[in-house]
Amino acid sequence: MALGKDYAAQECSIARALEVVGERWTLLVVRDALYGVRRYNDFLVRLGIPRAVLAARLQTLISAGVLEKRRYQDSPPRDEYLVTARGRSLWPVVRALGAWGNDTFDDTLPLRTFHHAACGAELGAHGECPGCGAFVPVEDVEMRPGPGLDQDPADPVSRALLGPHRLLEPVDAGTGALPAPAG
Amino acid sequence: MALGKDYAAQECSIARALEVVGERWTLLVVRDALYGVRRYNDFLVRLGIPRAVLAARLQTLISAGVLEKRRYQDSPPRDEYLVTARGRSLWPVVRALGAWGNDTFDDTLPLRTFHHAACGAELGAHGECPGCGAFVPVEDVEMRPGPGLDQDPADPVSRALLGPHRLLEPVDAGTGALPAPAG
DNA sequence: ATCGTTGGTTCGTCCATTGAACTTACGGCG
DNA sequence: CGCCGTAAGTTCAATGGACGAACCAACGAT
Repeated sequence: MALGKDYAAQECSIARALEVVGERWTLLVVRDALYGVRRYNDFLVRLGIPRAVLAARLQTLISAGVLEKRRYQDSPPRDEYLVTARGRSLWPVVRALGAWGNDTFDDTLPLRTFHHAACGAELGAHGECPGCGAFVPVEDVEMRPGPGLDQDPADPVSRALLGPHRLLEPVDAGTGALPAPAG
Repeated sequence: MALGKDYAAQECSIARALEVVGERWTLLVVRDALYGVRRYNDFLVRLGIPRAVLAARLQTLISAGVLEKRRYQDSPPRDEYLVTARGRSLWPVVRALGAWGNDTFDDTLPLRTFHHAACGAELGAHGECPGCGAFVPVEDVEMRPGPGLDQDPADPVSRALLGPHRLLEPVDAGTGALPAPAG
């Protein structure tokens, strides 16, 4: 991002964090990565982001150690982007931001809810499990569609995210169909 | 911010939150507001932000209900910017981002620490008080300088923030001197 | 040989940020 | 009274980044 020219934003860990994740689109890329999106094209269609910008953001996130590029197929060569431990530790940020957005624009129904996968309880206001009281790490979170969510999104990736989904588990956008196709 | 052209970033509370606080500088303005900065010029010198951008961001934050403009003097007319309840509820976001930045760039000493004002205990990894276990709201947080902090910053606002400081309490930048001047 | 898919790069246009200069409203000083 | 200083902006030229369309490359399928 570079505030001022390069790093004029004094000594502050918030400013340094924003140098990495404060650019346009970056936190949405991280959000989708935490949701389980892993492929270039899947990010592309779900975000509607310009290709050049996506490539630049992925590169920045890799340099920052938030994502990791891994070859999952040799012929043709295909890579996927995985969330590192450092990226997973951005979950509190993403979750807090989403919670604030949900509280702030409360004119609409909740779009998604997050639950402790172990017990199914919906997470509290600060990301903790109401049962055990402890903060739930991203790998133990299950995302469920809320009443306000569009039931028929245009892109296959969003369609694959319509059902309940364990975070970080890869999203299967291969089938454009619903999990249990009726037709 | 307007992703895409206006609001192409589908239905997602994170995207909507970023429409408000995702623009360059905005979260740093919110951070300083939570720290107790209230005046246009104080934001200006502490952030090193262009005047036009600061004016635009303050306006955006007021429109979003995060800040509130209040006249504190009539002659000459002077206004200050106060954090609303909605702005205070951004504390989890700001705190989580700072915590991530601190963990990520751990090559340096911590710059500031946050404590539960009631008991003095340093906040846990998720903003909770280790004693009572509950999340500490921003009005009950005390900020203390850490070992990595520059002891002689250039601008008077940062100087006023050198000592322990209850969040949201107004920063007195009127005196450029230290709390207990030796000279 | 051609088409489609995936994962990019390049390029022209346009908008936002930047930093400097200018403006307004007032208080204080001599 | 004229001049200076401060707080809070607005205006403006130059620049940099985002946008979107087009192009490129490697490969599988037909």
